[in-house]
Amino acid sequence: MVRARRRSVISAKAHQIILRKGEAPTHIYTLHDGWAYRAVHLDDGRRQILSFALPGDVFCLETMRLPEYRLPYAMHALTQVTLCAFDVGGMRELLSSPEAQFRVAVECQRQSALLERRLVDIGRRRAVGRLARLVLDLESLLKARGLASGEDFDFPLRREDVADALGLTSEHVSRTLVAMKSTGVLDVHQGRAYILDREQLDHIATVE
Amino acid sequence: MVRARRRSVISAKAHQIILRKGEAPTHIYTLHDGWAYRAVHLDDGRRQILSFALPGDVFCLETMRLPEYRLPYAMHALTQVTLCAFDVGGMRELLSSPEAQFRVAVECQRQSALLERRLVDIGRRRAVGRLARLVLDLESLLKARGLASGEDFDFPLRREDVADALGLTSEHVSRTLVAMKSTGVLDVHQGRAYILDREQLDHIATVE
DNA sequence: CGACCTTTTGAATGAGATCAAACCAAGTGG
DNA sequence: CCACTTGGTTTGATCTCATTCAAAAGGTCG
Repeated sequence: MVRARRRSVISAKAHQIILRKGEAPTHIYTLHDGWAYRAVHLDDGRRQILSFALPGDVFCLETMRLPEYRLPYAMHALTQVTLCAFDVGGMRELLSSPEAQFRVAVECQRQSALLERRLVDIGRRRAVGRLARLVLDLESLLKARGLASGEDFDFPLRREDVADALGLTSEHVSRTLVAMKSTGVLDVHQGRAYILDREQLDHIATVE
Repeated sequence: MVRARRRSVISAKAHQIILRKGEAPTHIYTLHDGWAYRAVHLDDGRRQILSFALPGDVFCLETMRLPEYRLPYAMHALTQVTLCAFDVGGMRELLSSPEAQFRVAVECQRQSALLERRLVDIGRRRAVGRLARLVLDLESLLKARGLASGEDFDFPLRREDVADALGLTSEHVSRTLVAMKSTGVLDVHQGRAYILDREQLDHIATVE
């Protein structure tokens, strides 16, 4: 039983840092509540968000295999979050079965695939297409966890967070979002996303 | 012994396709000789190169775990290549030991880390910085395999391949490379890269 | 209400894209 | 041996999407 291994519950406020880059994580974490993200910060203040984490996501699994592992990115809270920290020993035992190993490996591949799609987006697509994809990707993640249904869902990212995930500026994200709203495709306001025309949004996400 | 499991040797000419997107790979491959790359093609002819493969690299490991797996990218030969195809059953046996599992997992993480660095580059750095990083990344891969030493090494990518790996156009890559040569940092010509000023190149790669 | 964020809007600028032509080196074949 | 392809690189002129800098306009919360 997972619960038996739980060591401690940590909580953090929105925009607070959870783990710093370069740190050697001491535990393995699961996000219990709220949203978080992994990001790399450049010397000049720019940053790139690598991925978002939703309730149920596990991170710092690397700790289990690589004792000297140091995070090459920082982990931030996007909203108020609570997370559970498990000690490595217990977790290793828990994940020793072939089935668990299998699930970990598959999850790793899923993550890579998502990352690769984002790479294609940023490398080869313009702002609208990137936005459409981000919204649809997040929606399908939420739906897979039963955290969304219908045509609207929680979207706690600020314009700046979106920008840093997509390799854009917050101003340009704002402008593009205004345009998408005015064409009746997508509306994002007050922490929520509303898909106004799914067919068109899908189309933009694949060809634009 | 690995050799005992080998099933067949395949070879392909430069720029030929090795595996198509959407295919269900039947084997697991190791690149024996030459360079290859993974790429995604968009409807309008643009493409994004996801990663390069060098002699010794293994691919389609996913086949082992996911029987219904279909490639979300295409595999191309960059130079003349030869590769070895192993059947899934034998490979599964070969990689069943905990140590082998461990190595596979670590390799998967290494790949993801490389991908994430590229994401930061394309999302947040300008052309010179991306180029510097690509060259240094490839150099260190080559050195790790004993395929390079000193300040110059094989670099079989055309301007267009570099562009598609870095989210640029071949013209812009050409211009940037000319500029780097004229400032005495880096020279790439006739299938070889020459690091003229490593200190400056490192600097460009980290801050630019 | 005022202080503080975040979002929107505007105008000017810029990095890189696009389109097109010239250039170059290595074949090929007459 | 020279004309002619062919595939790739370089160069130039122009255009555009996105950035930058700056200021106004909303929201939110003490």
